[in-house]
Amino acid sequence: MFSQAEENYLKAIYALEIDTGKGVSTNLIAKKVLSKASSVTDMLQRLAEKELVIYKKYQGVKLSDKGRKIASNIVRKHRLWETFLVDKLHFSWDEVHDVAEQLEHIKSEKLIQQLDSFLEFPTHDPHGDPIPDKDGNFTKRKKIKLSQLNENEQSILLGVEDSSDNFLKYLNKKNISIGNTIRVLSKEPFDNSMEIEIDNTQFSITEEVATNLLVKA
Amino acid sequence: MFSQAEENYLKAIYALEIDTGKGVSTNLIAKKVLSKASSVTDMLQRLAEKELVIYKKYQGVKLSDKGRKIASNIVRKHRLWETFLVDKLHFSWDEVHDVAEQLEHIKSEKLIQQLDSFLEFPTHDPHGDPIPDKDGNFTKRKKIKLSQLNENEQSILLGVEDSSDNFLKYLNKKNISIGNTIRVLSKEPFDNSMEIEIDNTQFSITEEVATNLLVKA
DNA sequence: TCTAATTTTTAGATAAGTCTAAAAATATTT
DNA sequence: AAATATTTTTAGACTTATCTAAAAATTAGA
Ligand SMILES: [Mn+2]
Ligand SMILES: [Mn+2]
Ligand SMILES: [Mn+2]
Ligand SMILES: [Mn+2]
Repeated sequence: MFSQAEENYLKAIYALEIDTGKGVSTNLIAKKVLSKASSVTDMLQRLAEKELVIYKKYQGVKLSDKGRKIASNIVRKHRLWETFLVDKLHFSWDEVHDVAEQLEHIKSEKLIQQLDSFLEFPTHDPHGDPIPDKDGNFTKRKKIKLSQLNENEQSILLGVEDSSDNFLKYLNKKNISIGNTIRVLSKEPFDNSMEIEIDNTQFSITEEVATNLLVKA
Repeated sequence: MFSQAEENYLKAIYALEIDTGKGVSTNLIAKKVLSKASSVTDMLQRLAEKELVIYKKYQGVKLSDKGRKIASNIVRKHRLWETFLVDKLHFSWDEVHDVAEQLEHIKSEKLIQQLDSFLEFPTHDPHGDPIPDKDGNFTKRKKIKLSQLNENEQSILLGVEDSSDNFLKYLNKKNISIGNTIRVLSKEPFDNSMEIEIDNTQFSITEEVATNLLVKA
């Protein structure tokens, strides 16, 4: 149907639309897909030709309904595969992304349906990100930064702001994972670090870490 | 590492070497990968450049050790994925090949190791074909055609000679699958059809079918 | 063994996807 | 409102993988 390159561009535009809330620029896409602006222009013209995006020279680009559907389906597959890797093959959450980048391009309706069912219809992936359904719909959970909690408040870890390898590895090491209940024992006004408790173990985290952990609002 | 096209050519040469027992010709490869002889020549030259095959103009081609290792690894992945699809995702054995053709190109050592372990180290795929280990080794089971059995003999179904869609669908419909014990009740000298029994049900099959079913020798 | 048929290779095109360098358009600053 | 900076597009080149048509080599047959 569509090439991996086309799918990757659509996915990039999809993600950028979601987090900027508007049409996206050539340069932003280039950064996202790790290519050059000229390559992006090239691809945008081909995607426009196929009516997957709405593109006007120099004016940035938006997904068409058709393009958005394809993009959300790739995201769906990516997140289902990440869930499979963690839940069934015992990968840790910092190991799954690159493999899912490959698996998301496998084309088989039945495969993805059966995988969904095998995983018991998960709604969120190992990083706490929502898994879209076939029509691209998903529910956004209300989340706040852990740093916004006051002393003695607690909540459940739903996701991370930063899902870089380094951060995920840090969380791994500290045994922090999605679903954990985190209680704020105390906050240090000097540097905004906080003492927290997870599973009856207590330790302190920097403000940097606390702002990158998202808990149930 | 290597492109999907390269991997597919290596796999084709690997399969042809196994079933012809010698170096393989341009035309045979072209037929196998559904391309034209000129495209094959082109690719062979590139594979030779990379030392994956031994190629002498007009003299056919053989895999190098390096090439054979890559090829057997693709076959390993193909068959593990087919096993996964049947055992875990409830695909039937006539539905798995095309999806496995895609999945076999996913690159991740850990993925294939974990998959192997998740499937409990299967030695044969859903079609009865052996799954090579990391080094390309596998054991060949001795098999004979069902048509060679005499009246009142029985054996276990280990594989099929023909794994075309049509044949697999036929077997599916008749509820014949790998591992079944098949007893020959009678043979009809007129057309070599035979009456057989599987799981306490009896029915007759044509000679054509009987020669395409491989049972334990 | 020479000729004819077949197979294989080369030559030249095409398409996708990428790049660098230069030109064109848009945005920002005096 | 010009001048300058930035962004985007175009032009031209390169790589991989494919094709058709023609040339070259091998094989088979008379
Ligand atoms: Mn991911
Ligand atoms: Mn994720
Ligand atoms: Mn197969
Ligand atoms: Mn198989």
